[in-house]
Amino acid sequence: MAMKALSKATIYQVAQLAGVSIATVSRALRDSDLVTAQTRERVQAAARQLNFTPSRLGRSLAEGRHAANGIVFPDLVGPYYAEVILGYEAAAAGFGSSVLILATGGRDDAEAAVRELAGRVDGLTVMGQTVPDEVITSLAVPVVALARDPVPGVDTVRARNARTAKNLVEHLLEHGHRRFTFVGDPDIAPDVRGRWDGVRQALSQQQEPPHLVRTPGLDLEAGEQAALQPGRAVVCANDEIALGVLLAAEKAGLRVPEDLAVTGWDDLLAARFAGLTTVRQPMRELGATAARWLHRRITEDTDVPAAPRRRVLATQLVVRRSCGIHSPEVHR
Amino acid sequence: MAMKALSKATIYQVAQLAGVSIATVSRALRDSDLVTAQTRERVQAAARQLNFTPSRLGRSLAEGRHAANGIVFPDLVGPYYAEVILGYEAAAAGFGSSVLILATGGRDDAEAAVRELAGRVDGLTVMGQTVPDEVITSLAVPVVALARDPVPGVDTVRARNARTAKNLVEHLLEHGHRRFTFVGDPDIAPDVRGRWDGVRQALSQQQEPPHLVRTPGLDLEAGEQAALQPGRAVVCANDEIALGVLLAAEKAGLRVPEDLAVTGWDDLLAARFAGLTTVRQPMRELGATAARWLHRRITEDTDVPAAPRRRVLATQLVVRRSCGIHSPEVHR
DNA sequence: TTGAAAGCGCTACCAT
DNA sequence: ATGGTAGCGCTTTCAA
Repeated sequence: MAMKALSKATIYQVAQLAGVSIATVSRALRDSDLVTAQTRERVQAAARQLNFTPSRLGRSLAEGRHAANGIVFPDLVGPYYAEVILGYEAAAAGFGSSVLILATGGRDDAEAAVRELAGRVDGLTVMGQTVPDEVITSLAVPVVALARDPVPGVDTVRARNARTAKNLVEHLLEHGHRRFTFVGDPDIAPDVRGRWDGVRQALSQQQEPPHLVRTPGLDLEAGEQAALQPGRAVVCANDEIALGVLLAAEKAGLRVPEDLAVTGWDDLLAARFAGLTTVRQPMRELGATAARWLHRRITEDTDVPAAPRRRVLATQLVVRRSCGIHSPEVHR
Repeated sequence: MAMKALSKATIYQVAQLAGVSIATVSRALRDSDLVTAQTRERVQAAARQLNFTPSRLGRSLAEGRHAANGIVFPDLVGPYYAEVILGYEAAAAGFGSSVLILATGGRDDAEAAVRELAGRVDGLTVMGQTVPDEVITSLAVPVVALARDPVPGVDTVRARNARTAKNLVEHLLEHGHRRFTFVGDPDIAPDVRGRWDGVRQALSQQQEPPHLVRTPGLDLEAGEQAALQPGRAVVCANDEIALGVLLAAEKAGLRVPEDLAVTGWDDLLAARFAGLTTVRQPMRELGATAARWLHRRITEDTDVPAAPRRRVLATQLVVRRSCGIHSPEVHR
C-alpha cells in the first residue's frame, strides 16, 4: 500500500537516514564547499526520500529573519490597489521575499492587526490612511510609506497629485469652465487631499473658488448621490465617483460635457468606455518602488541608516470627451 | 534624550524586569486564571515598558502552527482576483489568520514558489491554472482549489460557468442570432473551458456549430485582435476581451448590436458603461468560501478527514444592450 | 570534512 | 500561583 509521504519530516530524520549529523544535512542542503560530493548526494537522496522541506519556522528563528514582508492597504476595491500590490509582489519575489497582505478596511482593530503583522515580517509597506503615524514609528521593523503623507524618518513613495490636478483644472479653464465643484473627501486619503489642493491652487486667481462636496466614500454611489448643478465643471476624487456622477447626470437629463463637465482620476478601464477625462497613475511602479526601497532598508547596515527617501512618481493627464468639446482632432 | 524603544525585547527580559519566570510572563500575557491579578499587572507593565511583542516565530514554532494561510493565483489583473482575494482576506482575518499571496503569472518557478509558500502556512488556496495537480496533492498542508477543476481529495469551490453560458446563448438565440463565435482560449483556465462547453451545449441542436477564436490572453488586446465578421454573435471569455471586441468593432465601423452582438463575463464596471451584456460572479463569496473551507480543514481532526467538498456558486446573467435589440422596457 | 552543542523565543507540562 | 525545563526545527560556531 502506497503511503502519501506528506513531509513534516525533520532534519533529524534526514540525518538519521543519511547516517550523518543534522549539521551536515543543513550544510549539504544549502552550502557548497563544506561537504563531500558523496555526502551531499547521500543527504539529498535521504531528503528526497522523506520528501523533506526545511521548516521555515525553524530556519527563520535560527537566521533571525522572516524572508517575508507585508503590505497594508485600506481596501482592495477597484484596480488601483490590486495593481499596486501586484507590482509589489513581483518585486518582492525578486528578492526571495514572500508577501503578506492586510486590508484594514472595515476592521476596527487595524492597529492591532498591523502590529501583529509587523511581527511576521522583516519590513512593512503602509499605504494611505490605514494607521496613524505613531503606529508606524513605533514598529520594530523598517517601514515604507506608500501613497501617504511623509512620516518623519520613513521612506515615502507617492504619485503626483497636486500638480497634475492643477494641470487638469487649467485644461478645464481653457475649455471655458469657470465654476468648479470637487467631489470627494480630502480627509479620506492623502491622495485626495493632494488633488483638492491642486484644484484650489489652480483657481486661486479666479473669482469663484471651487465648491467642495464631501462624500462618504470613493465609490460609484458617492458620485450618484452628489447633487448636480448644470454649468459646472465637476472634478472628482477618482474615476468611480466620476462614473457615478455620469450616471446621475444621465438620469437627470444633463448632457456631458455640454451641460456638465466631469473628470476623474485613475484611468480605470471603465473611464475609457465612458469617455471620461482622467489621470493615469503608475500603479505597478508605485508598488515595485516601495518593495525595492523596503528591501534596501531591511538589508542595510543598521548602524548607519541612510536618510529617509522621498519619491513622487509622475502622473499623466488623459483627455477624453467628458471635460468639454475639443477641436477637430478626435481625442480618445 | 528619548530612546526609540524598538522592541526586539524577548520574554526573558520581560521576566527579569518583572521579577518572574518566563512561564509566568507567557501566562500573564495570554491565559487568565493561572496568574494573580497583581502578577499580571506587574508583567504587563514590564512588557509595556519594554515595548514587548511576543515573537511570532518562537510562538509558532512552539505551537506548531503558523496562524497564516496562503492564496495562489495566476495574476492580479482586473478586478476579479482582487475581489476574490479581498473576500478571502476578510474571512481569514475572522479566524485570526494572516494571508500570504503568491502570483504565479510571469514566474517560471511557480512550483517551487508554491512549495516554499506551503512551508509558511497552515493551508493553501490554489486558484485556476497555476500549478499541476501533482503539486497540489504532494503538499504537506491542506489545500482548497478555487476556480479550478476538481483535484482528487481536495475541496473545490467554483462559480457556475457552463450552465450560465448556455443560458446566455439561449438568450442570444431568442434575439435571432444563429451564427456564433467564441473568443478566448478554453485551455487557459478552467473557467473559460466551462463557458466554452456551455456555448457548445447550447448550440448542439443548431445547424452551425460555434466558431472558436483562440486568443493568447484574456485582455483588451486579445479582443481587439480577434477578426470580426458582421452578423455574428460574439461570446467572449471575459469582459476585457469583449470590450476589446467592442473597440475593434467601432474601428471597423460595425454597429453593436445591429451588425454584431457581443457578450462578456465578469460584469466589470466598464461593462456597465459599455452597455455590455455579461455575467456576474460572486467574487468575494468565492474567496470567503475558500477561506472558510480551508480553515475547517486546518482545524479538523486529522484522524477522520471529511470527504472532499465541492461547491458551485451561482452566477447571474446581466442583460444590457450589446446582445441585441430588446423590447420597450429599458434594460440597463 | 564532519559532529556536538549552543542558541533563536516561545509554549506547555511537571513540579512545587 | 509560580518556576523549571523540555522541546519546536533549524543555523552556526567550536572542536576534532
